[in-house]
Amino acid sequence: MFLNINPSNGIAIYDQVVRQVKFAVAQGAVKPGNLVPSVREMARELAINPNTVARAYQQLQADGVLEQVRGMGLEVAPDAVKQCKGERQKLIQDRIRQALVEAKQSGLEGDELRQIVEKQLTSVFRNGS
Amino acid sequence: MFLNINPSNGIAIYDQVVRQVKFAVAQGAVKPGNLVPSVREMARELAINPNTVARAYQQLQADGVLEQVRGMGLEVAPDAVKQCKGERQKLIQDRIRQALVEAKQSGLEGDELRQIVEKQLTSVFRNGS
Amino acid sequence: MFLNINPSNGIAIYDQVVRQVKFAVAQGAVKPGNLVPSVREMARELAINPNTVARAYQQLQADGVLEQVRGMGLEVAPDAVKQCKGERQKLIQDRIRQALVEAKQSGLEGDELRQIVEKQLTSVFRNGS
Amino acid sequence: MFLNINPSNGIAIYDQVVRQVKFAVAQGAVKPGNLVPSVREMARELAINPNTVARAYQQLQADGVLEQVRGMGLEVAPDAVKQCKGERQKLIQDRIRQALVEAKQSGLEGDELRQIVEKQLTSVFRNGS
DNA sequence: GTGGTCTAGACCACC
DNA sequence: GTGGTCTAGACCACG
Repeated sequence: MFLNINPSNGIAIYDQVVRQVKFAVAQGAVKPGNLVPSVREMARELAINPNTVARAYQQLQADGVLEQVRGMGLEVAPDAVKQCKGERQKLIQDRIRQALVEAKQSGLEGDELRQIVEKQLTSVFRNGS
Repeated sequence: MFLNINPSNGIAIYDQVVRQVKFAVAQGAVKPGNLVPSVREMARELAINPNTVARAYQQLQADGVLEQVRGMGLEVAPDAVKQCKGERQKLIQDRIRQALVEAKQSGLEGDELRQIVEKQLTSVFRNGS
Repeated sequence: MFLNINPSNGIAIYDQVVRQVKFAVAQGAVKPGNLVPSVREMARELAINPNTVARAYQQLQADGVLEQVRGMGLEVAPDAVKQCKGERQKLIQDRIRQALVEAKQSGLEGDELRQIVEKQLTSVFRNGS
Repeated sequence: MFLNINPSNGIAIYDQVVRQVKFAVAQGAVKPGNLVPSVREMARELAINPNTVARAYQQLQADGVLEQVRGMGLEVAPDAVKQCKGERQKLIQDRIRQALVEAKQSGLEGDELRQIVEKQLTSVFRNGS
């Protein structure tokens, strides 16, 4: 499992791990029943402190994405995929809505806004990121 | 100048002040040449720490929105309106673009995304906020 | 706020803090809007590591029992009382039910069990703990 | 001897083995003088680590439930039935008492508690588990 | 002063 | 080997 960690982008490292694992699950890159790398191994891979990984994994357990298999490690929970996809979907909708609401408060009319969005949309899906 | 401060919404208070002052300038609620309330008065109005207001005013000076008038206090800079409007515009574009990029990374196609955006757009401009 | 911490009773210290704070809220010992002692102060009081208190407070925030007031500390959330009471109630019912189910599986009949429970009940409410 | 092992329910696997063997003895499913399956066979049956079975058997020997028969393996001890029944009885009483004590500490009065218990009792003995 | 985060190193129970 | 917990000490942003 390859995660890209950026220790200085303002997002807490443990949170980057949480998000990227959820993302990997939503994409099907790791499937229910798969074991995730051990705390120590993941820490080695990412060159961060094992405690930081442990914190991320605890969060993921609390969120129902990972489950402990005694003595074996942590595996992806059976219904994690649906949950992660739904969570992701909801996050995205909220982000978009929030951006639009702010734009409206800023005095833009629906049609101006629609044009801006359309411009960004084509730009994003032409250039890649 | 009336600002709404929420100490528990995750956004730094000084930043809320900065944003709302810029917003007021962009809307024309305060005009170039107007004096803003003194640090102490604003702090009293908002029931926050004067240090916090001072920090916000420093930020606003650094951003060229406020200028010091010796012996008088701080006034809105002559070209602040254009700047604040442009900044706001840019912020909004960035927010929208960022949301769309994340959505794309999450595996959505352009047309699905266009539908979601359109839904949110009509919803936002029907319901108000 | 007085908590009794036992570092060697098998329950994690941070969890003891979480439970006892929830208990205090449920009892009305601390009310919505009250600030809880700062991480550092609580750590001093209980003679434990500030990180351990911080972990407990984070859990309590995630559970919606505490809310951050920027620069002031953490306060009890408005609807925390109802929530803590409900949670406590549910925990107790589950504990009792689980004990009874095990007893049944162990071959006891309803009436034998009823007698045992009644005996324990009177004993508990006579002796104190 | 069929045991149900759940590696992800928070109870140590070796402890699940210990409890279920004792339960089987208390129920008369296995009788004094019967040989229990060898460590290796039991481990194969339950798909767990032989070390884990060994640890459970050691515990059961220490508790006087199993005895070693040279060259034959481990058999159920002559007085294991009485002991297991008594132990089970004591465990159940403790569980019930503990649940009641916690409920009392939580502020419930004897009569409220009596009602809750009665409700759970009838529910448990109507529904099965 | 407040909480949030990270690192380092240690001990534990369990497999 | 696995994860869970605690301690100690450091740095950061914020008020």
